[in-house]
Amino acid sequence: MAAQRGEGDGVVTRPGVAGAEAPADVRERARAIPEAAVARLAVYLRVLSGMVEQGVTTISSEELAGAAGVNSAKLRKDLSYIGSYGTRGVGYDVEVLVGHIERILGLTRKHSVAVVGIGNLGHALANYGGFPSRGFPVGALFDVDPDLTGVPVGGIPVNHIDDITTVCAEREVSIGVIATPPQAAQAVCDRLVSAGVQCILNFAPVVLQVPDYVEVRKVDLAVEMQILSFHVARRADEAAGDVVNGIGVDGVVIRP
Amino acid sequence: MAAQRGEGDGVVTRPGVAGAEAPADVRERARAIPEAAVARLAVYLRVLSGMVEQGVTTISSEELAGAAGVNSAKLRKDLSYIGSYGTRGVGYDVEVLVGHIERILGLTRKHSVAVVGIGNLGHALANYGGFPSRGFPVGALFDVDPDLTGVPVGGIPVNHIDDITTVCAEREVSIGVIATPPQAAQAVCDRLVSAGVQCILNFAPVVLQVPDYVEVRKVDLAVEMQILSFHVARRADEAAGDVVNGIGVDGVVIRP
DNA sequence: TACTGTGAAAGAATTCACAGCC
DNA sequence: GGCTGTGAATTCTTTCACAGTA
Repeated sequence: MAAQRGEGDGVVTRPGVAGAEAPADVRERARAIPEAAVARLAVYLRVLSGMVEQGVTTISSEELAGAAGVNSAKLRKDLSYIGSYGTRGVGYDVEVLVGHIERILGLTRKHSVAVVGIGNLGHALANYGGFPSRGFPVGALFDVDPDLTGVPVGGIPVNHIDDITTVCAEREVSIGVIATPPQAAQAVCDRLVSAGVQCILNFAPVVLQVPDYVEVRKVDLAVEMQILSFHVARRADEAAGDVVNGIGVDGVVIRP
Repeated sequence: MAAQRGEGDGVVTRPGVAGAEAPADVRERARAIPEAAVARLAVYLRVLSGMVEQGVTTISSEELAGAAGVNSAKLRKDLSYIGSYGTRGVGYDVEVLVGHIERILGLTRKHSVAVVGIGNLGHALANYGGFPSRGFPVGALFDVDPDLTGVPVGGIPVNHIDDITTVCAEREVSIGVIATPPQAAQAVCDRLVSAGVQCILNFAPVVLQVPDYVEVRKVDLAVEMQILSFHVARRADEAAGDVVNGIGVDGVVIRP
C-alpha cells in the first residue's frame, strides 16, 4: 500500500488521555474504523453496486467476501465497524448495505475534485468517467502552461495554476489530485493546502511534506512496480532453491 | 494500499521450523522482509537516488526518515531487514544503501512490462518515462482494437490482444499491467496468467481472481477517492463537533 | 559523541471460533 | 441449519529504549 499516511495524521486516536474529557463522540467512532477497513469498504461497495445491477437483493458474508477477494471473517468484522445490518441465517440486504457504506464513506455529498497537471496522466484523469459517476465531479483543472489555459479537457477549461487559490475556493474543491512532474509537486501541494484543500491524491513520485491536518494518499507506479519486482525476484530464488519435502533451503515453507 | 494481496500466498514464513538448519541466506532474508517494509524500501530508494544526484554521500537514519516521511526507528528496522550496512556514529553510505536496496528489490535485472489496454491510461503508461528509466522497459502493448494494431505508442507498436501469449513469451514479459475497461479485465488477466505472467498491476476497478502463485497489486482510483472522501467527511463531522449523547449528525451511533 | 542495530513492549489488524438469532 | 456479530487468540507492524560501536 501504499498510502502516504504520515504519522502525522493530526487526528489520532488517543486511547485514554486523562483530563481531556472527550464527549465520547463521532470523532472517536468515525476514527474507530481502522484505515485498512475503510479501504476495503470501498471495495465492498463496488462489488455490491455490481450486485444491485444484477438484481441480487441479498448476499451472505461468504459470497461477498469471495467477490471482494477477502476472507469472510474479515468482511464481517469490517461491516461490524459500521453497524449491524445483517440478518442471522440470511445475510445482508444488498441495497441497505450500499446505503450504509456510502454514508460512512461520505459519498452522500459530492466532492469536487481539482486535477493539477494536464499532461498525459492529467488528461487521462480528466476524461476518466469513473470520477463523476461515483460522486466526484471534476470541478477544476490546472496547468502551468499558459497555452493550455482555456482549452477544454474532458469538458472543463483548464485554468492557469496561478489562479489555483481563487478557483479552488470558488468551486469548493475538497480533493486535489496532483499529476505534475515530480519537481513541481511540492509547490503545487503547498498551493493546494493554502487554498484550503485538505485531502490530496498524489501521483507524482515524491514524498509530500504537509501539515498534520492534511490527508495525503499516494499512487506511485514506480513503487508498485518495484514491489512486484521484489516478488518476481523472490519467485526466481524459490525456483532456484532446492525444496525438500515442502521445506526450502532455509526453513522457508513452500507448500504446507 | 491498498494492495490486492491474496490470502493465499503459498509461501509462508514459519518462525522456527526445527530441523532445517538455515544457512542464513538471501531467500530466508528475502521472505523475512515484511510486505509493509518492502513498499517503504522502494520509497527510500527513490529518496536516496535523489541524494546521489545531489552529491550527498552519507546520511543518517533521522535525515533519511524525514525525507521519506517515516519515523527513524521504523526506517532503521526496515533497513535492518536487509542487513547492517550503516556505520554507528556516522550513518549510511548513500551509494552502498542504494545498491543493497536495488539488489533486494530485484532491480538488478530488467523486468519487461506489458501494458494491456491502450486507452487514455494505457497511453499515459506507455509514455511514462519513469518505467524504463527505473529498470522496467515496456516490452509490449496490447489492445483489442484491430485499428490500433501496429500503431506505435511511446515507440512500441501495439499488438493485438489475441497474440498476447506468444508475444509475452517471446519478449519475456514478467509484469503485466492491466489498463482495460473493467469488463475486460478478468479475461485479460486470465490470458496474462496463462501466458506465464505471475505479477500483475491492475488499474481496472475490479477484483481479479487469480491462482495463488500470481501476485496482484491494484491501483484503484475510485477506492483512493473514497478513502479521501471518508476523511473529508470525518473532518466535517469533527468541525461540526456537536454530538448529542453519543448520536452523531446523521444518526451514526457513536457510543452505545 | 553520535549514531546504528535490535530485543522487547505496545499497538493494529487479522483470524478463529462460537454464542446468538432467524 | 445457516449465517451474523464479536470476544479472544494470533499474527503482523510499529515504536521504544538502550546496548554497542566507530
